[in-house]
Amino acid sequence: MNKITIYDVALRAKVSLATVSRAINNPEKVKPDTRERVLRVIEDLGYKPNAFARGLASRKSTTVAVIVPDMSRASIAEMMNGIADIARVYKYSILLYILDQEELNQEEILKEIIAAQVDGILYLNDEVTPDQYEFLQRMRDEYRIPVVLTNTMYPDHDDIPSVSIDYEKAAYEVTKKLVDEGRQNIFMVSTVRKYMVNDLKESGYLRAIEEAGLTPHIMRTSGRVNVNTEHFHEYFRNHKVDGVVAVRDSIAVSFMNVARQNHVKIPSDISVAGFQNTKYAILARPALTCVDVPIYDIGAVSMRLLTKLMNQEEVTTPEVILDHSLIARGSTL
Amino acid sequence: MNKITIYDVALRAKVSLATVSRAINNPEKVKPDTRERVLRVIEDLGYKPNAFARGLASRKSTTVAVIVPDMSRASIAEMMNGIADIARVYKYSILLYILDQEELNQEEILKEIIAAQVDGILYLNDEVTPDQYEFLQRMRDEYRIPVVLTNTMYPDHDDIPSVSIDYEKAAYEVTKKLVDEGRQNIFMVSTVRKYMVNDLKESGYLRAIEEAGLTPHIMRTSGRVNVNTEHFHEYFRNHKVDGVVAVRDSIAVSFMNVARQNHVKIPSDISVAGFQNTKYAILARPALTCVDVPIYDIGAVSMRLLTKLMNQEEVTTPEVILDHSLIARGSTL
DNA sequence: CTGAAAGCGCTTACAG
DNA sequence: CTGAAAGCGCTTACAG
Repeated sequence: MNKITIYDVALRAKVSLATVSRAINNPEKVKPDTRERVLRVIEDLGYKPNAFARGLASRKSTTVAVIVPDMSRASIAEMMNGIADIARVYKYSILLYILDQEELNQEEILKEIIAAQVDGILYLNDEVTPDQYEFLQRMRDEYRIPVVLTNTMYPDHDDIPSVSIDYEKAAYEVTKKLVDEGRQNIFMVSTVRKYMVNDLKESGYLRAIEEAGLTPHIMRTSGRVNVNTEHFHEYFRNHKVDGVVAVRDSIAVSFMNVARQNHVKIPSDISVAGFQNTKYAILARPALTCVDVPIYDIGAVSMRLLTKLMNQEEVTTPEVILDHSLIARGSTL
Repeated sequence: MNKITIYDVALRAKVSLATVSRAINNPEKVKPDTRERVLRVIEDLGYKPNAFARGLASRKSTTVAVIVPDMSRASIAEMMNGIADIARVYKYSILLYILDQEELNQEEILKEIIAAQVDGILYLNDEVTPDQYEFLQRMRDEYRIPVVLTNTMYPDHDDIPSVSIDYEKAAYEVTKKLVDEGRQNIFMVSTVRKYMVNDLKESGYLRAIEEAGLTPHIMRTSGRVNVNTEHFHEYFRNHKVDGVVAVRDSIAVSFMNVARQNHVKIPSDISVAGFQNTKYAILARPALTCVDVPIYDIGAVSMRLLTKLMNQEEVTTPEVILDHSLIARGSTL
C-alpha cells in the first residue's frame, strides 16, 4: 500500500507538514533552499498527496464534472479527447456523468455532483432545455460552481459561457452553396427533438432560402437509421427534392442511400450536405460535402475556459465562437 | 452552499453522528425505529455525505477508474454507456483517464490513480502490452485494487479477469463464410500495431484458411482512412483478391470504396466482411456483413464483475465470454 | 519564511 | 442498539 504521507516527507526533509504543504501548493511562500529539499524528498519517496484529505481540507477537488448525454455520438468522443488533454495540463481529473435519455434522475445527479464537490462543470449537450439551463444556473449561483457549455448555447443568454461554432452562419453557408448551384427545392433534414444547435442550423438554412426567394422545407426525422430510412422513402414518393442539408453527417449518408434506392443520382439530381465532417462523411460514396466542426478544439477550448473561471480569472468573452469551414466533396456539384 | 453535514442530521434526529453514519452504511445495525427517523431527516434536509470526508475516513472512494486509449473509436463510447449504467446502479462514480498514444506518462497516471484511491479499475484497450499488463498486476497486488479487462484479454493469463467475446472463433466464422462461398484468395486486413484482439482475429482467420487448404494473406494497414486508401490501391495492382475480412468495420468500408474505384464489384467479385456492427456497416452500400459485438453488454458486464471483485465476492469465471453473432448483409453473397 | 494547532466531515473500533 | 472519541491526511489562518 502507498503509505507515504505528508508526515513522512516532513520528517525526512526536517520541516513541518505545513512547509511541505506550502512547497507543493504555494512554492513562492517557501525559501528556495528548503523548497528544493522538500521537493527532492517528495520525488525520492514518490509521494503523492491523498486526494481526499486534500479535498476535505481545502474544499477544492481539482476535479471537473463532464456531463454528457449518451456517448454514442462520435462527435462527443472526439470532444472528450480535447477536454482530457487540457485537463491533464492543468491537473484536473474528470468525473464522468452520462445522462440517460429519460433524465428522470436529474435531481439525483445534481446531488451527486454537489457531493463530489467538483470545481467546475462542462456541459456537453446539443440540447439545453429551459429546465436544464435553470439547473446549471443553480449550480453556478447557489453552489458557486463555474459552468461552461460545450458545443451548444442557450438563446438570448450569455450568463453561462459557451464554446461553439456559429452554427447559424455555417448552415447559411452550406445552404447558400446549394442555392448557388441552382437548386430549387432544398430541404433541411433536422431532428424531431428540439436540439438547440439544430434550431440554429434551421435559422441559417431559412435565411439562405428566403434570401434566394425559395420555399423552405424542414423535415424532421429521427436520428436512428431504420426509422429515417422509412421516412425518406415516403418523401421521395411525395416531394420534389434537388438539395438536402442534413443536421448530421450520418443522416445525410442515410439519405443518400435511400436516394440511390430511388434511382436518384447524386450529385447530378440532388446535392447533399451534412454537418461535422465525421468519418461517415469521408467513407460515404460519393464522399459527403459538409461543414467541418473543430470538435477537438471545442472540447479543449472549453476546458481551458473552465480553468480560467475556476481560478477566478477575468473572462472577457463569455461566448467563444471558433472557426468552421466548408468542405466540398462529391455529394455536391 | 451545501452546508448540511452529518452533524445537522444527528442534531435534528436526536442521535449521535455515529448512528447517522450507520443508518446510511450499515442500516441493519440500527433499530428500525431510529433508522427510519434518521433517513427521514436526511431526506428532509437533502443531506448528501461529503465524498471527501467519507473517502478519507473509510479509505474507500466508491469511484472506479476507467482507463481508455483515445475515445475516438465509436465502440468505446458505446462501452462507456454500458459501464455508466451499471456504475450508477451500484452507486459508483467514474473517473476517466484517457491514455494518449505515446503513453509516456504512464507512471504519472499510475500515481494519479493511486492518489485518487479508486476502488477498482476498468481497462479498456484492444492492446495490452506486457508492460501494461505488469502495470495492472501491480495495481492489483501492490495496491489491492481490483482490475477488469474490458473487451480485451492477455494471452495465457487469467489472473486478471476479462470480459470479451471469443474473437478467435468469430474470425474463424466470418472467414469460414467466405470459404463456403468458394472464395480462393481471402485476405485479412489487420492493423499495423499489435492489438491483442486483432491477434486473436488473425488466429481465427488462419485456422479457417488452413482448414480449407488455402493460402493465408494478412495485410497490415493503418486505421487512418487516408493512409490505408493508398495502401489498398497498391494491393489491387499487385494481388488477386476475392475475399476480405477486416478487423474493423470502418476499414472494411474503406476497402470497399477503393475496390469500387478499381472497378471491382462487391459482392460478386469480392466478398467483404468486418467486425463490430457499427453504424459504418449499416450506412455502407452495399451494407456490410460483419460480426456483431455486444459492445454495450461488454461494458455493463465488466462493470458488474468489477463490483463483485470490489465487494470481495467469489468470482468463479475469471474470463467472461459473451455471445456474438454473424450478421449477413449485401457485402457478401 | 516557518511551525503548532485547529479543523475539514466523515467512519469505526471500543465501551457500554 | 447507541454514543464518545480517535483518526483519516491534508490545508490554512495565526503567531512568531
